[in-house]
Amino acid sequence: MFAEMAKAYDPKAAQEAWSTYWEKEKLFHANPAGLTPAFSVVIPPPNITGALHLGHALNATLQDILVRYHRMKGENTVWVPGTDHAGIATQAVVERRIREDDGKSRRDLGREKLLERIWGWKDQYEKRILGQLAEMGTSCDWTRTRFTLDEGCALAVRTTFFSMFRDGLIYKGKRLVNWDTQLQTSVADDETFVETVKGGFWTFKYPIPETGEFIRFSTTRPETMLGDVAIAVHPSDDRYKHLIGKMALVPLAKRLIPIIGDALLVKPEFGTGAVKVTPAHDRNDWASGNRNQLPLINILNPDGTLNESCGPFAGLDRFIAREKCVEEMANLGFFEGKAEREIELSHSDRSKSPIEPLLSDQWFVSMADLGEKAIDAVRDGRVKFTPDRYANSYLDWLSEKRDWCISRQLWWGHRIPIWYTQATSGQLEIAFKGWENIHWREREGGGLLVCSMEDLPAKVPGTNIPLVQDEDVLDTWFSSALWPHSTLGWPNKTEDFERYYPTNVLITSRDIITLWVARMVLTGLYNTGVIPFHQVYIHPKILDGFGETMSKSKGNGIDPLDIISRYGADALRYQMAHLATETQDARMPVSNVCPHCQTLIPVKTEHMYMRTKKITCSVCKKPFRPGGPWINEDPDLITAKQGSDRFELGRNFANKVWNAARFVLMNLDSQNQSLAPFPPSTPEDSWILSRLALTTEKATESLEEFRFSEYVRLIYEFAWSDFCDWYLEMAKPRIKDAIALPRVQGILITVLDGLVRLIHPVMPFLAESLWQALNSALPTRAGITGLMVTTSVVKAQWPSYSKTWINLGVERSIARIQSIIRAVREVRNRYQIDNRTPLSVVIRCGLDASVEVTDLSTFLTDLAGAQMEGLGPKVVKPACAASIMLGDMELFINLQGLIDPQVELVRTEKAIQEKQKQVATLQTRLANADFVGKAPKELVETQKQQVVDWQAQLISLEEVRQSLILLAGK
RNA sequence: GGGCGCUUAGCUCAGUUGGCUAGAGCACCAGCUCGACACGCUGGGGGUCACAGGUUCGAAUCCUGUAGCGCCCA
Repeated sequence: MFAEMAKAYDPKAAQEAWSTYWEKEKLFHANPAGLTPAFSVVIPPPNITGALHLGHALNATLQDILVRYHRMKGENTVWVPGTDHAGIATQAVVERRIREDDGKSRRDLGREKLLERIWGWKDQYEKRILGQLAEMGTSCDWTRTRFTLDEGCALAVRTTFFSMFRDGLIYKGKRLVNWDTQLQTSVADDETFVETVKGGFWTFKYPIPETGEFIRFSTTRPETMLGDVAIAVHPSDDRYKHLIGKMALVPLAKRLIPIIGDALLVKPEFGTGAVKVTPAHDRNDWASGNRNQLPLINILNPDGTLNESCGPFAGLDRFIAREKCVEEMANLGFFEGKAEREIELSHSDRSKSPIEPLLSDQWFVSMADLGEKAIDAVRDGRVKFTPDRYANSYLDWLSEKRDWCISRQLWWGHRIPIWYTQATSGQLEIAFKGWENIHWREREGGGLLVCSMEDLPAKVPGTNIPLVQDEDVLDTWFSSALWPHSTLGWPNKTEDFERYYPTNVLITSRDIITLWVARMVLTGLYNTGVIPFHQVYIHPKILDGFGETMSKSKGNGIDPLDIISRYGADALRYQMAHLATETQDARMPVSNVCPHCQTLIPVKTEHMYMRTKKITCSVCKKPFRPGGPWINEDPDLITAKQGSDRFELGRNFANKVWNAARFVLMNLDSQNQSLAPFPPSTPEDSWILSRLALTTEKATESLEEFRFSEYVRLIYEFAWSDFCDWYLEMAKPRIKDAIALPRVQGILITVLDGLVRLIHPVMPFLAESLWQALNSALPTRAGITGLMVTTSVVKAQWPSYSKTWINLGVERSIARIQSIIRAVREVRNRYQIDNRTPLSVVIRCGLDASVEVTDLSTFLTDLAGAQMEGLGPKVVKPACAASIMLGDMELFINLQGLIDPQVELVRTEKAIQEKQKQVATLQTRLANADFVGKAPKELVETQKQQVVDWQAQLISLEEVRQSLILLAGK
């Protein structure tokens, strides 16, 4: 026998029991020696800046569904987990922490100490993130856990950098970068955000000594006048045409600069029609500078103060210098006025401070050739996107072939393996004789650049000439781009790499297409000659109820662990899969959970960004503080956790399946039945097996095509409607019948066994609970189900059933009886007729239909409490009856003495009107020669038949009406 | 400015090559403690499928335009 199952599913108990069990049994551990085809996935590594949120929960759930599904198919499956060091983000967080706690900057601390602190942070958050993943039930192979800064990744990074440098793909150049003056590093475009701020729009004039004229222009950043190298006008602008080629004076710098014509930079209708050009500090000006061969004047220090080229302004912060410049220009009589203005200003995502475009030395990867190969991989179908429209983003981005800036002025990351030296090539030849992996080339401006696989000594061996390593580190993406091959062991030819590379699918969200996907393909092809994955599945982003992205700082972010503790991991996963449709975004309205009574209070916009300090619970009337980026706990006011009632769907479903299983197991006796389910002995048995087989087929298809939402909808529908609502109810009388019982048991076991398998990828804890219950109740059920029985559902075989199980005829019959039962129930409800009051029913229908229904009339009694008194073309309609049209059937429910005929009369007349309208519509259509001529034959035929049927029904309805009139008249 | 999406019931979403009398869950209303399940059962109400044109025998579905929303890239 088996242990009694609790009345409700307890997710917490299941999670505790089975995570330990899976871990102990090493069920997620992959062995490359296995012979079956491989299925491998690498996690897009979450960054260690913070804990995981719902977006990660979605990402992880979908991967786990696929991984568990493929493992069940018997494939040699591995899912490699890990985390990303997220250079700038992590360093920024830790630096801020140090500033707040100790009032120290990173320079006060020094490189070594800061890195120590960051490693501490990494340990803490890596643990937390991996813990969150495990709590969600993800079946990662934890023995293969990686980190983008670990030794293996370091080797992959060094190898890649070295060969790219040797191949001439990596170069050093001067570029305008987004400079974060606070963190003193460049940040990538995607690490910035644009915010509209109040600013000024100052208008000045520069004198033109040669002609005595002035030229007027406006700017939002007056201090950049110190770096002006030209004034540009539109070449066809009549106001200024004659000035092109003349020189203007920059009064603050006492410098003469040319007036140039540049049709691309200048919009004549905008402002004064003249533009100052500062190529070292503005992107558009930079482009103009290149076009017109203008010099570059850098006016900024890395900390945002003005540099020595600014004369009296040197050393001033740029914002103070801005005022001083305006003042000085006013004193000189060249200031014309200031307008207040909203300015779209780029900010650093990391420090939230305004970005300065700054000229600096950076390392780049040349994209021309690498990009082309990555484009080809998608064009020729080696890498496939789902949904396919996302291939556009990928192709568009890559086709720009913008060189990839890979250096970051940070300490947290892979140090650039480049050494500078003044030694000559000949000296190096001698010093490094016999070294294989070292390569150097001349540096612009003198000396050599040396790249080496091994770290180099401080001095060129045998000489006193220094070798100085570059201070900078590589962009985080440089290491994450290698992730699909570096985690599998590359550059070493490991068993894992040979077996599992390329991976099968990368699952990620669309904002990562350019950052990760493109670069993974690019480096994968460069390093291994092979694409890193065959498929890319892009899932939606989760937004809150107002369509805003969730984040802690807004106060609308949901922690997956909160959901797990309230609804269970299975429910979380179910809901995640449920909203993974093809759409771009999925909305998830967020609520604050009252800390006193656990009521969900919907978040309103005014609650976000800490705008509301206190909410009163509408149920318990106690106050609390809404969730948000609060710095400290409030001793008087508990801060709410956040959640959403959407997760009830999954929780309820889990409980439903649990109870169905409980019912099935309650009705298994101790003797092991071995009756094969096929061929079934009753129509309802045939039907449920047909539903099972069809559902399995469709669910399998859905998973193969990444339609996660469809997969969970299918099993929901099958389990809840088909199995629970109908089959179990139909089976109950036979369960009480000792003779019929064994056959029913065979079916129940077969269906439950199949359902548990189907549910396992999305709800693994529930599935394992039921699997174990089934195993202890019925360890030898393989004889019944025909599917192998394993110790854990994790290793269970994915189901598939014989085509012969699919029986569309019986599905049609059951659908008929279902509609009859529903109709009777509706009439009962409408007239409030007690369930105990028996009803009698007469059905007028064709012979075909009557054959389909005739054996099923017992269900009418069992499930609707009605007797089938007559069935067929020539039945006698009762005098006082409710009549219901069900497709090609007419149902008469005898209501003699149960209802007021007047009420039913009114309803019948309404039904007649409706039916007349429908008949009219069809008749019009059939009268249309085009329709009859052009529409498919079968369609025309069925509609013709429909009209005939409906007209017959109208006659019946009229009869019903007449008899009701008689009755009502009494 | 260029590109990609979205707009279907009060809310969140399905609706796969046009055939729909447009579905689900939640919420709402009415009735059920009948031996799996109140995290439940039974039934009900609720939609001009954003708007305007077009193609078609037939449009939620295809085309064009308009409005609103969102994302990506400049």
